[in-house]
Parts: sequence; C-alpha cells; structure tokens
Amino acid sequence: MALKADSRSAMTRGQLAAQTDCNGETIRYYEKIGLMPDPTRTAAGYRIYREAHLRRLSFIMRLRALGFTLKEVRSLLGLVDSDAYTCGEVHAITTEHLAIVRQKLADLKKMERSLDKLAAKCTGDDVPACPIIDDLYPGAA
Amino acid sequence: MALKADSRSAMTRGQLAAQTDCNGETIRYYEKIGLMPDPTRTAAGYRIYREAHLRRLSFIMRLRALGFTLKEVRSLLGLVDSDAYTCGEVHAITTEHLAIVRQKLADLKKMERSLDKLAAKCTGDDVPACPIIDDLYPGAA
DNA sequence: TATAAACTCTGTATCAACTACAGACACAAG
DNA sequence: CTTGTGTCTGTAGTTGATACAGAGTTTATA
Repeated sequence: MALKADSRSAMTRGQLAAQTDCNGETIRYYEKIGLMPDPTRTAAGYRIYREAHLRRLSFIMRLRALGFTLKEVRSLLGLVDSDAYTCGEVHAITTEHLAIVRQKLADLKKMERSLDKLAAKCTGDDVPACPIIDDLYPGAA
Repeated sequence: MALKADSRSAMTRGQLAAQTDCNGETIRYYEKIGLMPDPTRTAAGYRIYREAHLRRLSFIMRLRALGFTLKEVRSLLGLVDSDAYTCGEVHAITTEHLAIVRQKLADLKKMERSLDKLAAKCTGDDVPACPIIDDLYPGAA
C-alpha cells in the first residue's frame, strides 16, 4: 500500500533485485557498506526503492561485470556523487583497471598453456600412474 | 639443536617457507585445514619439517600456481595419498580445471574488450564530463 | 655470560564480496 | 482466517590466506 504513494516507480527490495539481477541480500549489503543510499521506508519498515536507486544499482552491476572491485566502484561513485568529476579521473581509474585485467589475462593464459601441456601427456586411462603427478609431485609417497 | 638429530634435511617452518616460497603463516594454515600433515615437534614445540614435507608443499604450490583451488588440491592429494589413483582420475580433475580456466579467460577477454572500447571513447581530459560515465550511468545525478 | 635480535608458538581478527540463516513481523490470496 | 511468501534484523559462514598480540625459544653479538 505504501508503495503506491507518491511514485509509480516505487519498488520493494525483491523487485529491485529482479530488475537488476542483483541478489536481494547483496542490496542490503551494498547499503550497509555505503554504496547504496539508505532508502525511505514504509511504516512497517520495508525499504522503498525508486528510479534513482535502480539506475545507481545498475551502474554498480555494470562495473562489477567489468571486473571492477568494490573499492574501484566506490571511487567511481564518489566521483559521480561529487558531481565534479573530470573525464581524466574516470579514464585513469578505467585504464588502471584495464591493466589489472590484462595482467590476470596473462596469468591465466600461462596457466592454460601449462595445464594443456600437462593434460596432453596423459593417457587418461585406468592405470595406476600418471605423468601429471610424476611432473608435479616427483617421488610422491 | 633438536634439528640436528636424525636427519640433515630437517627444517624449521621458516626454512621450509623460504624453500617453497610459501608464506610461513600459510604453512600453519595448510596444516590446520589438513593439507599438510602435523609435523613432529622439538621439545619446545617447534615444528620440524623434512624432505617429504618439502615435496608435498612444493606440489601444493605448483597446483596453486596453476590455479587449482584448495578443494581441487585436496582431491588430488587425496588421490595421491590413497596410493591408488589412476591416470584417468587425475586427468579428469585437470581437464575440469582447464575448462574453468578457459571460461575465466573468455570472461576476462570480454571485459578487456569492453574496457578498451570504453577507454577509447574518452579524451581523458580535465573536462567535467566523461563518455564512460554517460555509457554506464545514464542520467547520473 | 648477558642480553638483544630474530624466530616460533598459540589463538584470534581481518580482508573481499558476498551468501545464508534464524526468528520475528508484514502482507496478499484463497 | 490461515497459509504462503516477502521482508526485517543481526550474525555466521565461505575461500585463501595474512596479520597481529603476547609469550616463549633460540641464536648472535658484545
């Protein structure tokens, strides 16, 4: 009932969760750590979300999908909230993050090659010996 | 002194840590969660490690470097410890892990491309507007 | 030999980024 | 009016470590 008052964009937590593909508990968590503002409440204490919350949470989810940490998300939100960000500041955070992503990519590629090589040595048969173990654990008990 | 008795391969925790490039606290942690066996102790309670510990921890470190989770490490150690593993079992765990690594690679590559595209849109100048924000947070406060 | 520096011991707390739960209300549908 | 779902709070668990406090031990130096 309270949700009808004042705006057609009003939502419960569950509805916001559905709209954003964000776990409902996570919304509570983002509120607790200050990424999402405290929403208004119904008389019974239920959270009421509006358009602005939807947009903000969508932004966070996009950043998370791009692999930004919550710390980075917090920085970017801080810039946006200050209403005084420059393209340079945003660009700096983005390219820094891009560098981290590329480092991770390089590490994973190395892992992939090694694993591929290891797996290729194997017959994968039902025999009580394995070149993978021989390689990684020479002299295994 | 106690470390002299009985074997020239005896080491303290710190020495094992140095040999394996594993943090000393992590060795304690692996012991706690049952990946490493409880070592014998000196009269004063200091841990004494030997060749077998060194080999086992090296194995763990190699698996970790390949991105295996501790759960996967535990499985592999379980197989080795059972002394009745087959090449097939080891191969299965390895290729399963490889699939996960490849999935992560694909996800990261997607991130990289998106970030690259975003960053490219930017002038990075000292101007109070940014296409990255426009893209990710349309209608930002 | 005295003592200071370095190491190790234990248990507990912290980190990221959530997720899950228990126990109590609230609310909508049959 | 009851049943089922949603929400509320606070707290605990997850993964893989890492850091710390406060005490005891060992080693190196003066």
